[in-house]
Amino acid sequence: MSEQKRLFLVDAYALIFRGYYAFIKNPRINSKGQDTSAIMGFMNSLLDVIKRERPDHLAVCFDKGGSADRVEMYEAYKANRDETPEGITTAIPHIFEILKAMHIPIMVKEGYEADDVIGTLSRQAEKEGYKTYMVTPDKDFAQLVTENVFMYRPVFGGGYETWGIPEVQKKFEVKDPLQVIDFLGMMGDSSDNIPGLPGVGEKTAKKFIKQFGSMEGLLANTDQLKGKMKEKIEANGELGLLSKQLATIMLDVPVTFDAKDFELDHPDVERVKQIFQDLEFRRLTENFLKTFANNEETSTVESITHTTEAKTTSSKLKASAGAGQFSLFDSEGSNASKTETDSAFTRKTAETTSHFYQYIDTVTSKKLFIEKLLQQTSVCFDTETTGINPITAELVGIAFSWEAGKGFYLPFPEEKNEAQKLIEELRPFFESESIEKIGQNLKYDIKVLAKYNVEVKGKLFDTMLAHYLINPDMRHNMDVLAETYLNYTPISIETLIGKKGKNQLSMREVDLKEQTEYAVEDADITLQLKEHFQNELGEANTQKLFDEIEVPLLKVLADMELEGINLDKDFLYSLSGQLEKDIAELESKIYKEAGEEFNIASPKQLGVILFEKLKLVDKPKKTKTGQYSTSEDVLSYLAKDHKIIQNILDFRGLSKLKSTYVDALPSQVEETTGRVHTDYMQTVAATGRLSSNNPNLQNIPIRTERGRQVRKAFIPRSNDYTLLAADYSQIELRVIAALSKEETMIEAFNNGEDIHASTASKVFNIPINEVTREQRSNAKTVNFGIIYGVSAFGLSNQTNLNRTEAKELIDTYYATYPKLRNFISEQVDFARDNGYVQTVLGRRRYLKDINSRNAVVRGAAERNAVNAPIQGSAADIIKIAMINIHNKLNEGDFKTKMLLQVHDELVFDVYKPELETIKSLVKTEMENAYKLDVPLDVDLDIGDNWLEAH
DNA sequence: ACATGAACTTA
DNA sequence: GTAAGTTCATGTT
Repeated sequence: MSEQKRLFLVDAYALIFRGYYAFIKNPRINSKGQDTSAIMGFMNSLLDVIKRERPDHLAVCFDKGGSADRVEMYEAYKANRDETPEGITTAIPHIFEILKAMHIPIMVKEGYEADDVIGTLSRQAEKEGYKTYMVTPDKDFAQLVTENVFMYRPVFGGGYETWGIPEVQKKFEVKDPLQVIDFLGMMGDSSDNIPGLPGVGEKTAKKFIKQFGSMEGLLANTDQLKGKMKEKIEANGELGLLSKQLATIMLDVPVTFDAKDFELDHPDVERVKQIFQDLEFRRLTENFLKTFANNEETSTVESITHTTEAKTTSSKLKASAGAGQFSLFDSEGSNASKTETDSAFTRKTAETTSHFYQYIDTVTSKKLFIEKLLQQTSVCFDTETTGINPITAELVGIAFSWEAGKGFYLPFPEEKNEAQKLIEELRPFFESESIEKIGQNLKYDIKVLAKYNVEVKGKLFDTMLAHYLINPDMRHNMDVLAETYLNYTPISIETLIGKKGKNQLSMREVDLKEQTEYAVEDADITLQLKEHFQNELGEANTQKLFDEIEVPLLKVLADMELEGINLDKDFLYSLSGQLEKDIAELESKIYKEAGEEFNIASPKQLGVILFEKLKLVDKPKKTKTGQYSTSEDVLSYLAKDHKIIQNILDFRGLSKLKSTYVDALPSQVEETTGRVHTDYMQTVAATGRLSSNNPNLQNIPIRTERGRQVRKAFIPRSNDYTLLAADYSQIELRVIAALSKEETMIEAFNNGEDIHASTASKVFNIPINEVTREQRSNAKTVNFGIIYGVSAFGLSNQTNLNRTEAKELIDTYYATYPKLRNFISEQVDFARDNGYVQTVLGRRRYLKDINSRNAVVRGAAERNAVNAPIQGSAADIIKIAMINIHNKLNEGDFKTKMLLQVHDELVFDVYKPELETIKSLVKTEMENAYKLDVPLDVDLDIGDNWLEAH
C-alpha cells in the first residue's frame, strides 16, 4: 500500500484571509470580545485537509516582512493592498500557538513570501520523491505545478479541487504551467499590484500565450500586432518584463526540507483542547477530536481490509457496507454473508434495500470475477472516469451488475500501461457478441473504451434512450429515473466529488469503498431500470424504433464525435482581428450618436439611451420583465428613424459572431487530437431531432455574408481529403405532402419544381415563370408556416402582409391544397383522442395540454401536434440514412468518415480517391432511407471547406 | 460562483 | 407559428 509519500504545504495567510472573510457578515466574537473568525476559518480548513487527505507530511507557511527583492524591483509592489484587518493580526499569535500544540511545523523566512517558501520546498521535496500538494486558493501557485507538485484548492461551498498539469493547462490555456508566469505578467494582478501590460486582460493574455508562447515571444514579435494594441505593447516592453519578474515565485529561498521535521505526528491533545476552550470553540474542539480519533481508526480498518473474513461492524466509522470485506464467490444467494446497510449508510438513502457490492483488488478475485462475467448473457456496466470529456478521461474503475442488488467494482490503476493491461483482460467481455450490454448513456462509455482501443459489441440496451422513447418530454438522468420508477434515491455524485461545476474532485481521489458504493449502485439501478423499461417499450410500440434506430445510432454518433473535424484556427484568428476593428469603429460611432459612452451589449442601458434619452418612440415595447425591449424586430422597425439603430444592429451581429464563433471555436479544439469534437445529444429534442453542444455545430452562421465566412474554417483533414455536404432538399415539405397525400403538391415534387414558386403560382393563380420574388417569398413563408402550425397573426408578423391579407392568403392556400388542411385537423383530432401524435416510425410525442381550456395553451399544443410528426419524421429518416451510411463505410473499409449532422444535412471528410463512390453511396442511401409517396431529393456539394461545399 | 433572461445563431 | 444552444449582462449565494 506504500504509495508515494505526500507532502502538504499550507499557504497560511491565504487561508486565514479566506476564513476571515467567510465570516465577515457574521463575525465570531467570543465573550471576551475577541474576533475569532480568522482562527476558526483557518482551523476548519486545516482540519478538513487533514481529515480528507491524511497527509504523512505537512507544514504551514507564513510570509514575513514582505518581499524585499520585489519591493526593490518595483516600489509599488503590493503597496495598494489594504491594511491587514485587525481581526487577522490578532489571530496570528493564537494560530502559531495552536500549530505548535498540534506539532505541525511552521515555516517562515524573513524577507520572503509564503509563495517563495512553498515553491522552494516543493522543489526539494520533489527531488526526494515526494508528491507535494500546495494548499491555497491563490491562482499564482499554478506556475509551480509539475508532475509531482499539485495545487489543492479549497472551493466555495466546501470541497477541494486538485490542479495537476492538465488542470492548469486547461484553466490557463497554456501548454506548460510555467507559462502561467507569462500569463500573470501580461494581464497583471491588482491585488499584488503587478501592473501587467496596458490593455491586456485575461482574454488577450490567453490569446498571446497561444500565439507567442511567452512574454519575450510577444515582445519580439510585436510586428504581428496591429493598431493601438501594437503601439501600447511596444511602448511598454520594460513594464511587461518587470511584471513577469514580479509574478515569478522564487525557488531559491534559504530553507531546507527535512522529511523528519515535516512528519505529521500526534498532537498534544490536551494542550489544543485547552487553547480551544480559552477561545470558546466548541464545535471545533469536537471536530478536532474526531479528526484525530478518525486517524487512528482508519489505520485499523486498513490493516484488516484484505482479510476475507466478514467483520462485524464495531464502529460507526465503517460506513461503507460490504465493500472491501468479502467472502465473495461462495456467496451466491447467501444472506448470511450479505452485509446489511448500517445506520451511517441508510441516512443518505431512506428506502435503501440491502445490497452486496464488492470491489476487486486481488489477482485471484479478479480471475474468478472475469470467469463469472463471461458466463453471463446480459450484464449492466458503468465506467467511472477522471472527467466528463470522454476524449481526455481516464478510466478509474468499471462497475458490473447482473443481478439486482449485487455487483462488482473493478478499480483501474492510474499508470497507463497497467490500465491497458487490465482492460485487455476485459476485452473478451466487451467484444463478446453473445453478452448483452446494458447501460445508462452508453455512448459515453463506448467513447471512453474506444480510447483504450476496445469496441463494445453485442446487443445493447441503453436505459436513457429507452426512456427517451417512452417519455420524450421528461428528463432522462439516472437519478430522476431511479426516483420515478424504482422509488429509490441513489448516492449523488456530489456527495462524492463535491458540488457540480468546476469544483469537482476527480473520481480518482475518492476513497475506494465510496467509489464502489457509488459505481456499483449505478450499475445495479440501471439494471433494474432496464427490466422496467423493456416492457414499456413494447407497450408504447416503440421497440422497433429503439432496436433499429436509436441504439444503432448511438454507435454512429460515438464514431462521429470521436472523429471530430479539422479547424483552421489561423483563419479564425485573422477574422477575429478584422471583426475587432469593425466593432471598435461601430462602437465609437454609436457613442458619438448617443452623446455618451455606455455598454451597448446591455439591453438595459441601451433601452435607457434609446427610449429615455433619444426618445425614439412614444410607447416603447416592454419585455415580460418590464425592461424596454431592444430585440431585433423592434430595432429594425426603428432603423429608418435614427442612424444609431443600424449601427447597434451591426454591432450586435458582429459581437455575436466574434464571441460565439470566431473566438470560441479555436479554444474548443481538443489538444490531444487537434480537432473539434461536438457532443450530439440523442435525448433532448422532444421531436426526435439531435442536438449538438460543446460546441454547437448545428448553428454555424450561413445567412449573412460576414457570418458565412466562419464556415471557411471547417476544413478537410488533409490535402488528400475534401469535404462533402449532402442535404435533403425540402424534406419537411415533402414529408407533409406525403403524409397528407396532397396530390397537387406531390405532383410538383414529382416534376422537380421549385416548390415555393409552384405554391405561389397556384395560390396567386399565375404561370410559374411569372411569379415575382415577393410572391415566392410570401409563398415560402406560408409553406414554412404550415409546418409550424400557422396562424394569420403569426403570418402577418413574418411578412409585409396585414392580418386580413394574411388570413386571405392562408384561405387560398388551403383551397389550393385541401388535403393539407385535412391532415392538420386529423393530427389535432388524433392528439385529442390519444394524447399523443407520432412520426412515420411510431416515435411519439405526448401532448398533455391538447384538451386544455386555456386557448393559448391549447393552441400551442395543437401546433405541436402538427409540427412534431413532420419534424420528427424528417429526423427519423436522416437517422436511418446515417446508420446505413455508417454501415456501408465500415463494410467497404473506406477512409471517408461521416463528421457532422445538421438536421437535414450530413457532412463527410472524403478521401479523394473514393469521391465518386462516396457521392453515389451517400445520395443513394439518403434518398432511399425511407419510402414516402414523394421522392426524396439530396443535393451534394464538395469543397475545400464547409462554405465551398454548399 | 451560479442561475436567469435577452438576444442571436441554425434547421 | 416548430425545434435547439451559446454568450453576455445582471442579480443573487
